[in-house]
Amino acid sequence: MSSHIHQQKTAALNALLTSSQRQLVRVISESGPLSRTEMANLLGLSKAAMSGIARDLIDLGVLHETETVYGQGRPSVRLDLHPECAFFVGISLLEDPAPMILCDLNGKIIARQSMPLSRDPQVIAEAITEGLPSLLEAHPEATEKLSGIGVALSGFVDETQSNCVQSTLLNWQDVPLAKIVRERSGVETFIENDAKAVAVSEKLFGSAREIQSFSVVSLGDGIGCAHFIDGKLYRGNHGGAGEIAHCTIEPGGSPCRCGKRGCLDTVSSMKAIKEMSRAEGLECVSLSDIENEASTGNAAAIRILHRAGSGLGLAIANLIQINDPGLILITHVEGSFDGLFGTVVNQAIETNVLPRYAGQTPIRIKRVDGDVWARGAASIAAHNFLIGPNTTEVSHAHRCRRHPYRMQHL
Amino acid sequence: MSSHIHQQKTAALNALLTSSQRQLVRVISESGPLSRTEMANLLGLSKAAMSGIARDLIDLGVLHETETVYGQGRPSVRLDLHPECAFFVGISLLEDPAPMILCDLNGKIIARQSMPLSRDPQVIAEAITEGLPSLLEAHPEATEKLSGIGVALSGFVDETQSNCVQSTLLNWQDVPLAKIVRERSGVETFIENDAKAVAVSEKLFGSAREIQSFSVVSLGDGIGCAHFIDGKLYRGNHGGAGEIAHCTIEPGGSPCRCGKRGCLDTVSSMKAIKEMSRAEGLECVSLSDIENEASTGNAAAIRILHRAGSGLGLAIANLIQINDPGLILITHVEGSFDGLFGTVVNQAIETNVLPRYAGQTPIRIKRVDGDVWARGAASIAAHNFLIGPNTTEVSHAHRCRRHPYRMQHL
DNA sequence: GACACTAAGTTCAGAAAATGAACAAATCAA
DNA sequence: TTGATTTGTTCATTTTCTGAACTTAGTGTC
Repeated sequence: MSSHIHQQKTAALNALLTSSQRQLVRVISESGPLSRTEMANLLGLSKAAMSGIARDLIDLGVLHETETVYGQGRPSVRLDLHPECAFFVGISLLEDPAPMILCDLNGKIIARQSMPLSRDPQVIAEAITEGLPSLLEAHPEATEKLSGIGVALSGFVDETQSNCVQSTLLNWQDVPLAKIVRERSGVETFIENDAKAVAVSEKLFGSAREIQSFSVVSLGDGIGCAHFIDGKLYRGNHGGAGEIAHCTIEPGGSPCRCGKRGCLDTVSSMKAIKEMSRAEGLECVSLSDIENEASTGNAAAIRILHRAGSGLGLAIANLIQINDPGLILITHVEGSFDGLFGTVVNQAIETNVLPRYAGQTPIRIKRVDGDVWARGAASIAAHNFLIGPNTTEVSHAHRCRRHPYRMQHL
Repeated sequence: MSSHIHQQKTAALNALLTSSQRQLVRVISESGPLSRTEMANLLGLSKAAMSGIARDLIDLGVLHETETVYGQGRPSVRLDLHPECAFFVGISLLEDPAPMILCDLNGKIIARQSMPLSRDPQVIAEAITEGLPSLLEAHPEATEKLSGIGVALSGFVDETQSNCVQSTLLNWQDVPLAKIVRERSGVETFIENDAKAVAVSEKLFGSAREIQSFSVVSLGDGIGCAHFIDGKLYRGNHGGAGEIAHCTIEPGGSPCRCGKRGCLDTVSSMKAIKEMSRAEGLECVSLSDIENEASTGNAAAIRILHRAGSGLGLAIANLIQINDPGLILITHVEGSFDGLFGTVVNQAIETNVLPRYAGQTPIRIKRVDGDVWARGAASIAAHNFLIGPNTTEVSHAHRCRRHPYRMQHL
């Protein structure tokens, strides 16, 4: 009973645990640290049953005790996932060279390197496999407990998080990347759309752990968005939930590369802002350049930032009206949100949201570094390790009902 | 084991069943009829366990066998909820007089009457209680198995489906209507926003039973909308999910009663269409009046329908982009969708959705009669009877863990 | 600081529920 | 008719959960 999970070949937690143990892992990963009593109530089990389940998971190295919460009576001890229970590799195919990171179950980055980007899935699989030894080199524990690889890319991914249905950037159509990488590297692999990966990492590793429903809007060259609803990533019926970049914001506006006109992407993405600046004869390498121009009173710069900010604000306001999320998390790589752009975005949200709700939906701005996508990718691997393949409700349980860990270990 | 549920005082199914039985009821109500083997896989149980659970639920009168599906091997028999397992009363507070219906678990309306509308919750509770005997009069079975009352209203309802947080129409603020009706009538009562109630009835009774993620847009005097996501009603963080009527569609447009400008409600609701018509000197009692004018070439009528249709189409397109639902169900009481208005709506959806997705999201139009709201209300009661109070995941289970039916009946 | 008080978490015998394996039943296909 | 195939049942055995009593670790009070 005290043997460690990773004494046997790496496999999803899923396959090693009993149904109750799995449920518990899911609840903790959705709700954050909980005391045994809270868990028992949440799962509808007796304290007695919970006691045993928690003990087994602690012995397995999956959970550990964290803070003690004092109240009336005996203090309760919160249990959380053990950060070093498993390690994951995440790769972002959004940049060249492609960042490749190693992190633990808390999302803490332990090692970092990069690999050349390619459009050939075989070459990618090769590069990942080649890169693994040096990434893992100084970390024997991580090597032993490596539990998955995640890949983030720009494009559509199917609900199994295995196949890229379509990617304009990579020029892909129905590429079973996860399978290819899995077979080449021998490590369980999952892929996901960039924005969705970021949302999962915010839920699993980040600042949204305790929030059940929220949306992440990620600003980069393009605009990505993804929703968590009732504790789960909502991918949409065709994996297209969150494609806010192609909401029509300026009906009849500029043509977009998607074939429509007036998409948010043509108005508020960094790419659009840079292009509009260039068209106005303004030097604009990053957002701060044009923010600076605007602050010195340049009318064109002000106009551009106003237009971009109102567009994004309107889109976010629509999102709030439609989904009433508990939080909007705006992540941005470039520049800052303290300037005109951020101000206009906030104003536009306020003026386009039902007055009753204005200010009711927290908007959190988060500046992120170049590791977001890779970390997001790793979080996809982590999620699959913890919860198992994306499923509706309980429907996955049958796949691995056999062999709860007791039978294998004792 | 063969005693019937309703031999004892009516209570949520919830409280009488074991955890597995409850899970099964939930899965069936979310996914429609299933064979025992399918259920076993879905719940992660053995066929052996499933066999017993199904037998018990059939004996209890909760499930019954429906079609037989022939394939290779022994045919499978689908089990579904027994329509006469329980009966519900639904009341719509959207019209005066307020419709009041009695229906079974299939949503079949068994009796129908109406009661005077009031803004005083006590008076409403009184009217409902007074109305019950005559509604139930000719239906002894329904009387015996009456399992809940549902009330639909225009406004915001909290997540317990008990309190009306705010209703402009009724001029309410924090009214615990469910409690008041429950105490007066002695019957378990739940309330819900009109659009959300319609969505639940479509999922439970209607054409969306097998669809896990969809949105309902209901066109009436106002415009309502509600989402089902992964098999569950998504109410939003403040119960405001689906408030599409106050999405800004025409930035800087006409002022809306909500305080903003250019809301969808000021452009595409029947109320707005009628007002715009009147402003143009057109007679417009119902949508067909102005559709007729348009078909004879009246420019003003065409302009109005175009504006209204584009607005609604754009809003729905935004909804599709943001949530990628598996179905958009548009319900309308008045007129038809075959005229100019419907055509423009469809066109606007097509032109504002990512071309990749155009035509991928089925749009279903459904003309509904005056019973929609009351039926929707009844479905809220039914849902609470089947699944128990609105909860996230498993978290409700602890409330009624004791006394599985075996102990009470044998 | 001794005392009750409270609530968290543990232990263990007994009860309930799920399993696996063998089997019965209902169809198709040849 | 026979075999293949898959659904659904039965039952002895195993696993899991429960209830009740108990231990533990604090708070608050005098």
